Amino acid sequence: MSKAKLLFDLILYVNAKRSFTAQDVANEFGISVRTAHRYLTDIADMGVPLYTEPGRSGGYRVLPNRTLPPIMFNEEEAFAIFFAFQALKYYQSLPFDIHIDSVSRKLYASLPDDTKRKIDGLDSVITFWNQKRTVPSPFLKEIIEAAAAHRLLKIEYVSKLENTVREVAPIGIYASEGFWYMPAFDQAHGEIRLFRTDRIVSMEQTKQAFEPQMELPDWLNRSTTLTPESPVRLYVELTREGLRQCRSQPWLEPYIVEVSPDEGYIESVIDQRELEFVTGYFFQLGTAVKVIEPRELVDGIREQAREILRQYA
Amino acid sequence: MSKAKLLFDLILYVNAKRSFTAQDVANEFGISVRTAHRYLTDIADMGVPLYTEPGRSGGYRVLPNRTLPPIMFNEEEAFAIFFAFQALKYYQSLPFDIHIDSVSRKLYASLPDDTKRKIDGLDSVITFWNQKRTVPSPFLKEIIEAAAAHRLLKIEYVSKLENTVREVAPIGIYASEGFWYMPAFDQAHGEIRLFRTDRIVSMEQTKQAFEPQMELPDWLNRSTTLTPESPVRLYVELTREGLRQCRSQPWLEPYIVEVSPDEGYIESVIDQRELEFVTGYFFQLGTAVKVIEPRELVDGIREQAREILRQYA
DNA sequence: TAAAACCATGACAGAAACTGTCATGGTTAA
DNA sequence: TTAACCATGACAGTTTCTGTCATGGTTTTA
Repeated sequence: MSKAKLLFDLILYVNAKRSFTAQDVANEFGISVRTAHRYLTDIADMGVPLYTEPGRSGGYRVLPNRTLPPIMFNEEEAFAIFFAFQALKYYQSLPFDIHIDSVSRKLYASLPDDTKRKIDGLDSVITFWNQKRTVPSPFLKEIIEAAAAHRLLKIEYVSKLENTVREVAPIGIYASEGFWYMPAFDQAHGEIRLFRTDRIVSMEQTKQAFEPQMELPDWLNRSTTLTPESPVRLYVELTREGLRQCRSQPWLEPYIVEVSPDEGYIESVIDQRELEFVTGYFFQLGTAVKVIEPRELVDGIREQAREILRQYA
Repeated sequence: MSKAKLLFDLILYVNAKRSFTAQDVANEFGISVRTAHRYLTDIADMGVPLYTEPGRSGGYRVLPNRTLPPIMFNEEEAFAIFFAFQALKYYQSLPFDIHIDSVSRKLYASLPDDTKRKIDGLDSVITFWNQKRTVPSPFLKEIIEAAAAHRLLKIEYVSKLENTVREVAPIGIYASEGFWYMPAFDQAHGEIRLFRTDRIVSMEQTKQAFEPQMELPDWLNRSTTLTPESPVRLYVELTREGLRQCRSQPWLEPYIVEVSPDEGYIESVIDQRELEFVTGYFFQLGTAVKVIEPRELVDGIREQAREILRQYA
């Protein structure tokens, strides 16, 4: 085995063990203890954060920021990483912000000059637009850790009327429209509630563990798969503009039938409970669509139109 | 200089030159030609995509997917990368999707087992919520390239009334609410327009170059600070629901005045050109708001309401 | 057609780097 | 005090690396 390959493996070994002696390494790799020492100082020079504790029950230790063996990327892959970081640029708070910087620096330093220039040009050409929020969310990392380790959190939260202290079992966090949200099981209320993380005033990790009832993806999907109670047939005629508009609604898109580029219709089944929302949606599209069924929807739209005329009479 | 360091530098050299002979390398690094050959096969084995052309005026060449020298990341940095990729998960189309996969694979392969498990748990704990769009946008990469190279594009686009063919000078692309948008200078209309890339039916790169008038960040900032040509006073009364709704609109938010939790108003100045959009917005809010000024806006809303009643008469 | 300018590869001796063995000198915990 | 660690240096034997030389390709150009 070449020396390079061996050092490479040694990095992996070191990260896996976290704590070990030179003797361990010597045995594992079939080398002498002296050489084990030599190799270990080699990888320490390469950047693996090792330190040693002398004395009996001493040995080598790895600092918590463990190092991965060197990886070779190509230019396109570097682009992909910078590009992904772009997507995070507009968030005021991120759980990994410091490390995004350090990855960028390391990558950037290794690029040839012309590629650097290309990367520099990236944000003049592509952006992920997000509401630029000014409210910071300082607890993101703690929440992630607590959710992953299933630990209860004690938080002080700005509610509608007052600040409350609650014990919650966090399910996870998600970003939407520039805000961070934490769905969590509220112990006192006995149900899952949604918290905006920027409204958390203080946070404390407790030692208590909890039994996870749900994972984040489950929670996010939950509301979209409403079980139909009283189904209603939906039939809507679409003009060209109606087609264009409805196609950008994920919940309608699958049910659109295009008759010609200028004509189409929607045929689907919705639930009674969704009627209010659907009415609002088709109302707002005005004459770009014409609802045929259900009757209630047509009535709802007419009623809304009448209300407006009444208001501005 | 150690061999490792030298190979490292050689990778950089090779990427910078793209085409060179063993003799060049020997001179550059002060080694013999024979050793240059040996080193070059070494880095080729390491994954640098070299090939050679024999014969006079032959030499070593680098394939277009250029390789960066090996980089060492630590666990936190790997997390940051995976995390950034998470943010892109809900996009149906991305310009660099293939390379995101390959970066993930390379990184993942180098992780110790326990870290792998942590990464696997990441999406059960954190998500970037985005409308999950089903409409694909196949031309993203072409647009970026054209924008960066300042090349005119010929596109067929689904407009309100018909499909049109236009020659446009793309400024860039940006993502918002799960859609991709391309602001571009429309040659025929002589102004910058905004296109949704999923509405582009076909695209052709022309050989023609253009003089860039504006970069993407400029454009994104400019649209919010439209120079008022013919300013119009806007005054809208808000109910409790109106307050709630308007507050989540970043363009309205600064102008909302809350009189009581159940009452408020908007007082602002908008531009004549924005009237159509604003009319649509307040129309859709129905009786939650009451527009007082401008007159045109009120008339527009009433007209839309009448049209609806006429349609469903 | 020959010469020039490349790459590819093997052989080999001398140089350089690496390795294991010993030895010595620390520190810490039991 | 002893055991179990790390740290480092010296040294000889081993391995690897390097440069030189030689041979055999291919392609361009004069």
